[in-house]
Amino acid sequence: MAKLITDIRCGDCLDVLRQFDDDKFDLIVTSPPYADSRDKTYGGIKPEEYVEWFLPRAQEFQRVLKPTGTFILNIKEKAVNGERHTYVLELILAMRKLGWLWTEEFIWHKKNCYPGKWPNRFRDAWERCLQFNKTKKFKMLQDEVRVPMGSWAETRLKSLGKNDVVRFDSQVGSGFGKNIANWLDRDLAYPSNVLHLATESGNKRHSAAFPSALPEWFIKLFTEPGDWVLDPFLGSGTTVEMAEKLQRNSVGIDILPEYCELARSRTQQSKLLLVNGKANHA
Amino acid sequence: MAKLITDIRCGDCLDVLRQFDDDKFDLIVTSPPYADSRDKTYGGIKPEEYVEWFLPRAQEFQRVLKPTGTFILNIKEKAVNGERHTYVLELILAMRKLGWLWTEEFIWHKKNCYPGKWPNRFRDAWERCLQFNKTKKFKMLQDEVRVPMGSWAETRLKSLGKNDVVRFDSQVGSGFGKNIANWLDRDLAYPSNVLHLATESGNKRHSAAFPSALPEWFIKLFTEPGDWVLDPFLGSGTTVEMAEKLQRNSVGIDILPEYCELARSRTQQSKLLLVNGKANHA
DNA sequence: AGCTCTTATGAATCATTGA
DNA sequence: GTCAATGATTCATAAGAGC
Repeated sequence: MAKLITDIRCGDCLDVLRQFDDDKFDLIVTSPPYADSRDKTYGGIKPEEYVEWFLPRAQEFQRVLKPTGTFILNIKEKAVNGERHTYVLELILAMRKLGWLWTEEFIWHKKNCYPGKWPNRFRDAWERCLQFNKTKKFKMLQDEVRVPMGSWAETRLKSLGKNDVVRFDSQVGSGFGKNIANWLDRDLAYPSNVLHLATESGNKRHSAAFPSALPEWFIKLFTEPGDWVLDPFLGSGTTVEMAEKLQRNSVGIDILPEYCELARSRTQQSKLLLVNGKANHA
Repeated sequence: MAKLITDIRCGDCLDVLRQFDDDKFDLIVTSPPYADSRDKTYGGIKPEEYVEWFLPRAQEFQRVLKPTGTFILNIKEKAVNGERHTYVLELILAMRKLGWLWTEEFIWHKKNCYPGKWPNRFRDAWERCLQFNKTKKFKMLQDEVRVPMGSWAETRLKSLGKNDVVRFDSQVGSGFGKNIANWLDRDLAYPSNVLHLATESGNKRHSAAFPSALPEWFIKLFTEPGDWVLDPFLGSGTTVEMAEKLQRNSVGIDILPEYCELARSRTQQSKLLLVNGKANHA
């Protein structure tokens, strides 16, 4: 088995990406700093300047993405002056002028959205996951993200993946164990373009931590083991952590050194080093 | 109690609306013919021409809407040539240039979306419900659409409203009765901007029938009894039927005579006429 | 174990205040 | 006037305690 690479670099992705060849990545999945939010912790781009700021980076993304690759952009416009701002709409139109195909818009339904009450607005419980491609013939592995059918499954099987056999309590109260792995094979359904995920309670200190299930889902859907994944706004490192866990090579870029260090500390590579270090001490 | 009016007119809303005064309606809620779909049953507007077709109508909507009123546009762009078409995005930008405020984008999550499988696309399980306003000070009655708290409530209490006392089977299997009405008073939560509604199995023959829960929700949220509701693309008449049921006056417009007749047959007014007719025969 | 209760806490938004 | 900082609002989860 070839050695897996998890490469974390510090800097503006616009500059850092110039060091990479064309057509390298199978998937770019990222959650960039939203306009004007995180003013102190992150760049803090004004809504009016967002498209202008993003476009040259989108152009670099296009260059380093394989023709069969996919770019997933997690973003949501903020409410400004009582209105939804239009910079995301304008961004989509501008990216198409660059040659990107706007293939799909997934909805991430945030089940645990931020609380609050206002006279003319409800709580914001969703974000966009925009899918862009260079060509119509992109790689998509739908079978990898099939989910158990039925509604109870959605709510019950969140923490799968550690064990194949999971104790499952039936709704009629009797309770029984079930071999989920066998059961999965029988009743798998393809998902839709609406994703139901809860945000993670972050003791990670990056302000924009999206839940690991989000990059995980897209990595499974658009790449195979050994493929290359890029997150140009890495933040706390969720994307590269999941890429590593799923046996994909990855590159993560962030402009803030503290996030790069945080991300590095989350990789398996760094943990292995720690273990080896301890072993050497013993 | 003043007599309730349910006024159904046949014709292009662009023409028909000229007969109405300025600032008449408290709510416009509609699901217009989507671009290029419904080609045979409906107008069949090409995606490239959609904005141009819609804008003059949007201008009339603006004229007849009260300053405190709201315009809800249920729409979803179709996939053309492997890409999502951009006419909805362009429509939003164009409407803002007309002076509309783009206040919010609600997501209608279609729990039972259209089945199907494609190599590069999942099933489309959501539509946009775009909220536009003339001014920032629009009427919004958030208390009218509060829902019971908790996850079990969402899934269990769908068919409320007919009885105050509902038999409720607990998840532990014992089963017990509960006075929902009392319980509702204590634990009502405000919803978010994601709506979870199933599409209706349409024996109604309008091809784009949205579920009655959709106009119902917006009518409750943005109008009071006696207010005026407009659906300029009425279709099978769901909007006026719900308006009537909720004691609002309404105007429905459709270009196809058969839909106008279908809609008229669904109103309480027509049913009362039938009853009276029978009574006369007896 | 499993159920119930309690607690903490988030990529938020708006009205108000002060510079 | 505009701009920045602050307070008030509020619910779906996870996690932990207690029975």
